[in-house]
Amino acid sequence: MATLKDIARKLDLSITQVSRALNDHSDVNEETRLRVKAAARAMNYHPNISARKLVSGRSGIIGLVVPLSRNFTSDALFMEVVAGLSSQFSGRGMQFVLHIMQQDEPVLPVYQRLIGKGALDGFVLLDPLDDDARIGFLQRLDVPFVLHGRSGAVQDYPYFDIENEEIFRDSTLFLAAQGHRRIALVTGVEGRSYVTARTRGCQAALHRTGASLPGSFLRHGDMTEAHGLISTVNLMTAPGPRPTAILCGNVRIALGVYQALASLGLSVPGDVSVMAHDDHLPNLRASAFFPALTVTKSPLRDSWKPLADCLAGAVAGLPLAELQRLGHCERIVRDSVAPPPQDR
Amino acid sequence: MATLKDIARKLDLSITQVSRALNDHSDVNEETRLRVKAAARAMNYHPNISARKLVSGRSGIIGLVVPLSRNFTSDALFMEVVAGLSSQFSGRGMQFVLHIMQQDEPVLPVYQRLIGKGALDGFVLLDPLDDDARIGFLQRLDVPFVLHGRSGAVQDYPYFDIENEEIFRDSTLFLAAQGHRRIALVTGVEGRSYVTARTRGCQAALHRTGASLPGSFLRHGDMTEAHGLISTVNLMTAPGPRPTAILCGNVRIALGVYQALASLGLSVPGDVSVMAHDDHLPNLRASAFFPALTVTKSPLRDSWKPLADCLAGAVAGLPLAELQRLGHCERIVRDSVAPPPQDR
DNA sequence: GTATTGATCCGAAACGTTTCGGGTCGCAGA
DNA sequence: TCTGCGACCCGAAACGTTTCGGATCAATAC
Repeated sequence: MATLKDIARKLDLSITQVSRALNDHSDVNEETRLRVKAAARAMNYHPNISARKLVSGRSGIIGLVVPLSRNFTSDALFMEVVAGLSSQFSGRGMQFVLHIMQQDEPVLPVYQRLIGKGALDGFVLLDPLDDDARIGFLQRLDVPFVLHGRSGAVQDYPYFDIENEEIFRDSTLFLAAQGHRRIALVTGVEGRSYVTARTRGCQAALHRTGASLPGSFLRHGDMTEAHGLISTVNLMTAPGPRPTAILCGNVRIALGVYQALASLGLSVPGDVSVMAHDDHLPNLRASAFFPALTVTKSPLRDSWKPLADCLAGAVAGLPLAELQRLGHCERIVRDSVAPPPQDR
Repeated sequence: MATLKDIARKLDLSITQVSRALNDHSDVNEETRLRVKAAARAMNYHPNISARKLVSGRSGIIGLVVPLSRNFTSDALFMEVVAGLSSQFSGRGMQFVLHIMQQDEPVLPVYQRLIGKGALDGFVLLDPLDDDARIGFLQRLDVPFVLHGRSGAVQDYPYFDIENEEIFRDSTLFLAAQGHRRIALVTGVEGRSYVTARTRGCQAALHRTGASLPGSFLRHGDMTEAHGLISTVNLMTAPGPRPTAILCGNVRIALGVYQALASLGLSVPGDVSVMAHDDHLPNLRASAFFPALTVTKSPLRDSWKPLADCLAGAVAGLPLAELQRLGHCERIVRDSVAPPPQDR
């Protein structure tokens, strides 16, 4: 592979000047710059990132650490994530790299090792937990990262998130405005910060309308059809009052809810109203539900760009204020919500 | 992060000796070696891979380049691949890294760039085509790699493969021994080297028994249920003689074949015998078919270790003879094969 | 007593890049 | 003529590691 020295020798310049030309520094003659760049292209020169990293501390490689899960239902989603982030970073001349953890491995040592080896510039952190330990850990090590979501009381780190609490508060109020008082929430795994935020929003709204969210109406689990299906059967066959509306963590859960309701002989929205948050995954269209599903829509696919922006900014040392973004979300009212039966 | 210099200073040794101690070189006192290693652990030293790469040319990072596909049906398989390879390499103290290509991007420049930057030690090459261009390309650049499969006339490169041609020849002979003369082959995408090899094996066997594989009995496509289903309907409803046995490229295809045959009112093995090659994917068990599927079994999961072995060997400069391995395959006879109808 | 050997250690160079602190040269202004 | 300035350029050091070619010293062999 061609090196700076090769180009310098060929053009009878110093290595310094070649480096400066290629990196668009100020004090190099325009003509020289062009000559150098042409030669670099001709010799198909690529800067050696090891050498660069060694001296400047920048490799241009950012990483994503994912646990090796046996949960194959979420793979399509995973592919979506990896593809989206990868193309965003490669568009910025950075390289995006995936590190798979063994299942039982503790998380922090993995980051520790990856950082210690000094190959990476930063990390994208997915699926934050409440008070996620990775945040403080990486902050202490002074390693750039961006969180997909928010976690903990103080948010003194780069993140991209949507307003989970507000979205679920408003959805709950929307259902309440139709007359619903008994609303069930079928959502993700307990401990995930977005699950916590959404639950908080839902509870706040119910409290405001004088209702509440009983423990039996709050269903945690994987964001799968199976979880939606099982939860719905449990909700509807348990003794005591049934919910008149079900709010789902995502469209996949809603699919299971629909299936269960159909099996139970209950109609949507005649007997039960259903609403979901829609990440707009490619193979799961809320509009194709029957009846078409009312959702709060915020495409997951819109988050890769801000995530990459924030991480690139963090690596470049931009001030924190520019590295915290919130995504937009809209409500799309379709046919799956109506007033509860007794109100009609 | 602690460096060699820090350890050297603390132990009052030279950097050289610390380096040699950590890398288990011969001429360092046993006691010194232990002291150095203890200190390294205590200071949680990790060698800087950029520095190491720069001088020794070894980074310990190997890569897999995958095209960003919209084909989400194969994601579970993909996850299996990534997980398997990743854990094999991390068990060898190497790092395994994934690079996602944009969909329309030409392949070779991606490798070119990755190599030019000098971050990787080698590649795992999946899904080889007939005469795969990557092989010659990487050989010319003198970059270590291992192929999952074989490709081309001369095999002068490291590979791990199973004996595709022999397996399908034997399976075809097995079916022929039951009296089948009209055997259809529902297999993968044309141009994949394993598909070509399997077809060759099947044709050779048929030729040996005095039969042949008409073009209409050779069905190329994705290795999906849909392909199996559609191919079977076409095979069975086309004018002219029907096949009495169907040989499937994998169990997923066989699933589609079963579905189609059921819809057509044809029984297995009464009307049609079915046989498949079984990669033993976790969520697809041939023994759970009804009737239980006769297969040639060679778990895909058994290939990650030899692949990693071969690539590590190639990086270490082992002779080619030790870097070419063939996996074992066994036939498991279950209930889906019987003599053709007219023979009984 | 001297040469040889083996065990243990070390200095210095090298890998390819970036960057700091200069240097040279021509030209405008005094 | 001298000074100052801007445009353009360069040498050398540094990053952290590996490795080559010795160096030292005690024990063994002649």
